[in-house]
Amino acid sequence: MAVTIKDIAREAGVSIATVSKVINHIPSISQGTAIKVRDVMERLNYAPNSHAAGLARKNTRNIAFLANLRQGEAFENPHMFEILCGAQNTLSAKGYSLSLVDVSGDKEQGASAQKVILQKEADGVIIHGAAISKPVASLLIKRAFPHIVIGHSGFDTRLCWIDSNHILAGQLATEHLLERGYKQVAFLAGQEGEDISRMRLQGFCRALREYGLDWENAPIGYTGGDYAGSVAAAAQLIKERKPEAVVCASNLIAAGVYKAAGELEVKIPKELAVITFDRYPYSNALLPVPSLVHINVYDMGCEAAKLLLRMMKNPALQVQSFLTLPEVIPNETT
Amino acid sequence: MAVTIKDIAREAGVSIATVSKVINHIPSISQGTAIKVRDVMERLNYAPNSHAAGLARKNTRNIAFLANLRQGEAFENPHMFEILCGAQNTLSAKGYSLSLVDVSGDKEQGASAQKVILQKEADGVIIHGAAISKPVASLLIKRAFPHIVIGHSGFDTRLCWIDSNHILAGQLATEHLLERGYKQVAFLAGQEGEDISRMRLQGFCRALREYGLDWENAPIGYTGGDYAGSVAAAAQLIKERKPEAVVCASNLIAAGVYKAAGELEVKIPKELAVITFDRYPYSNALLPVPSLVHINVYDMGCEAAKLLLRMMKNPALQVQSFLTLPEVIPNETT
DNA sequence: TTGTATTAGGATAGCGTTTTCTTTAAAAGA
DNA sequence: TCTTTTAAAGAAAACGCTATCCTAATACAA
Repeated sequence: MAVTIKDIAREAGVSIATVSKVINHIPSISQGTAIKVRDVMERLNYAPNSHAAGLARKNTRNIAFLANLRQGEAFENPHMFEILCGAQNTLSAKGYSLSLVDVSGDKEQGASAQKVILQKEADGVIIHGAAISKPVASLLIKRAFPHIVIGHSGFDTRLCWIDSNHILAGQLATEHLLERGYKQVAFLAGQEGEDISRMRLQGFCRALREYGLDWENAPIGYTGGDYAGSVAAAAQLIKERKPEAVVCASNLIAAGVYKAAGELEVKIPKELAVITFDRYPYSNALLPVPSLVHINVYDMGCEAAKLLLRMMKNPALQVQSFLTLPEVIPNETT
Repeated sequence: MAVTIKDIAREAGVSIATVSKVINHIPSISQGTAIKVRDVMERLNYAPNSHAAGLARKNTRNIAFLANLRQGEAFENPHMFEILCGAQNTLSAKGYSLSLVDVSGDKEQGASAQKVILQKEADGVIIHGAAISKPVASLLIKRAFPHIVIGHSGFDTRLCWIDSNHILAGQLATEHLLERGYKQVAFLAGQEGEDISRMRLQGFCRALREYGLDWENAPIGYTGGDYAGSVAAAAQLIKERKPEAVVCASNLIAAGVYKAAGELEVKIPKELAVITFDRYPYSNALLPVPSLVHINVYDMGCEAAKLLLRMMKNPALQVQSFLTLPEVIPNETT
């Protein structure tokens, strides 16, 4: 049998109420008793039972992270884990635990998500944007359940979300090139219509416009999303438009540019400057090391957790959303 | 106020004991009442409070995943997330939840880990091999606390662990090349002394020996661990030993081989066959797609969870360990 | 002295389940 | 018909904690 609050109380010669107060740092306990009780707790290796506490307190001090974790999907979003880690660290520092729940089994109903919310398994949820569904969204709003969506899904304007500023990131990447004097700057996007690419492209155009360049006829290519497509699109772009510099919408695309440039004997960065986004997963398998606009997704996880905690504390704060700032990291290719 | 078992009981016109029995699928409940109760539960959107249940039941139906999640460390082991996902899926299918706890803040004491165990926050733990410390190891053993270590840490022989068979993987990779008639087969390892590289190399030697080849003078290179080092080591190996095929201890190393081969105008796979390990993170940024020995780490997470659950059910099963089997996936480079 | 704050600590009623033990009712046997 | 057996459902005691309300005891003011 594990040691309980009663054992501590008996051993320390106080009531369980007093022990509880010591545990929870409630004033109206004298220094002396506090120390005495803490001593006994330490000696008996006591740790309060979180279920009993949760039951009595009516909250869980637990946050659920909802995402699609099915095999294969995990690495399609290599940032998810970093976000998760950031959230975990922030939460545990505040005394919260983080549990991971997979919603990829949910049909439109969002059964797992609903369970977490209804069953009060968590005081709040962090949901990956791709994992949210309409019924879950409405449940969150209807119950005013503390939540934060990672990556603005645009599902419902009343949802709270956090995202990195992809438009600004695109703009910064482009400005970085323009500042260095590159004139003919190209953009290589992933699949047409894909959200992040589109936003980065938007930033690209904005930067060109601000520099008074002809953004409407700027060289823009679409790769289709995979590596082979990136190589092909890059080759075509280089041959047809002869850019001095290229903004790659992802570092898989950058890898494609490297490959194509190698085949066409275009030297990076002498004949072609390259800038890309995100450090992971490919950028450190490229030489020369590409310059990039880094989005600190770990921090994003931290911010998400902080925001969630803040909203939980003060439910008056209604819709809270947040855009994290990207940062330019110049390396060897610009 | 959330709906509780009492509400269900009242609404269904039965006692709370009956409702509880329905929830827990305990026999001695007639079909009729079961359906009636289930109906009410559905209608009122009832979900049992997990804390109350945990308190009464004296277990948590929760498993903790302990690992180093501090910023930066997360991506040094890109497989961790996949393992986590595998474990999560298996566990949730069995009615368990998974919570994530970071132990990187722990000094030698292993405070966070101890807390999880003592506080009974989890019925069992999955620990990443790199995250275990001596006091935690002894605590697990002393309390006979259900656990499984991912990646054999060799910390204490009484620990239960799961790992993939790296030696066999190295052997399979090499045999794959030898079967295809390549004679002069090289091995490119990461840092000297690094565990996984070493085991894969061991398998490499074993395969050569079995084929009656001179494994003692086989061409072996060490990259030092980073990309630039891989490129350099690969170039040296190619120039000095002129291998027909090379086993790369990781796919970062494979990326280096591609780069070096490109610079030396050695065609892959015509003049140099390549095989590597693991699909992630780099292999799909390489063209031609490298053949590889795949270690399904997602499955490893699943197996870890299954093993843990089995041990929890039957504590008689003492030390249980497990090696997962790697699998050869031939692609375009062999 | 008496009365009133103030402070430290205790008693105890929940919190929402599970589970054991009883009770009840219906079915079976005599 | 009256017992005995069996199946189904209920009563109530935990589970370990929190939090509210109380009670002493001490300090202070009048």
